[in-house]
Amino acid sequence: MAKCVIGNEIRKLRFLAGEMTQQQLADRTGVTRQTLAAIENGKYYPSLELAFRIAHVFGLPLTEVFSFRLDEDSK
Amino acid sequence: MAKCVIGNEIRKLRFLAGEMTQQQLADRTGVTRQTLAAIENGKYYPSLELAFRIAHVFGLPLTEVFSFRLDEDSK
DNA sequence: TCATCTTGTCAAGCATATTTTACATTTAAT
DNA sequence: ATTAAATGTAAAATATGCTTGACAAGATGA
Repeated sequence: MAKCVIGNEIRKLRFLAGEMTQQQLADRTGVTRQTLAAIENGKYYPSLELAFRIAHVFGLPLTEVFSFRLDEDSK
Repeated sequence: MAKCVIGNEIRKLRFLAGEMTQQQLADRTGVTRQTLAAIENGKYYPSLELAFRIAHVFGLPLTEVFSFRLDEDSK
């Protein structure tokens, strides 16, 4: 199965949203600061539910916060 | 934290896609038939990655396959 | 200097997604 | 009447998401 990569614009969107801190975003999405940091830094992917919540905070559709692309170079 | 509900159009989309079976969709998304059945029937939510893969098979953006709404009636 | 805020990160544990195996029911075809 | 395909479902095991608690480092301001 082809692997895939999911990118996110969280760091950019936080700063576009008036320097919102990780802590503030964490509070508004109902997770911990550590969870958000890990997701921002690509340690793991959020659940679908959390991804929707994050997008909702920014007032954007999920697909404008998280991007999907097939990783053709791996098998 | 307000709970939320995530709905999906998988069952509808499978049949719109020429009666695609759960098995075929499972094969094309790299998961088992049981995982797909569970997601279709709302037993649990897919991972973000799997949600993207499913949408990709149907050639639709994720947000047209999965819908998010806050569940205002729970606390 | 000292205190505070923000972020990075780690380890241990809990929660949830997914797999595997298996069995049952329904529908359609032979 | 039987076979096969599609689906529902369930238990046990593994993988991953998320929490909690903690410590460190850089930036900022008193």
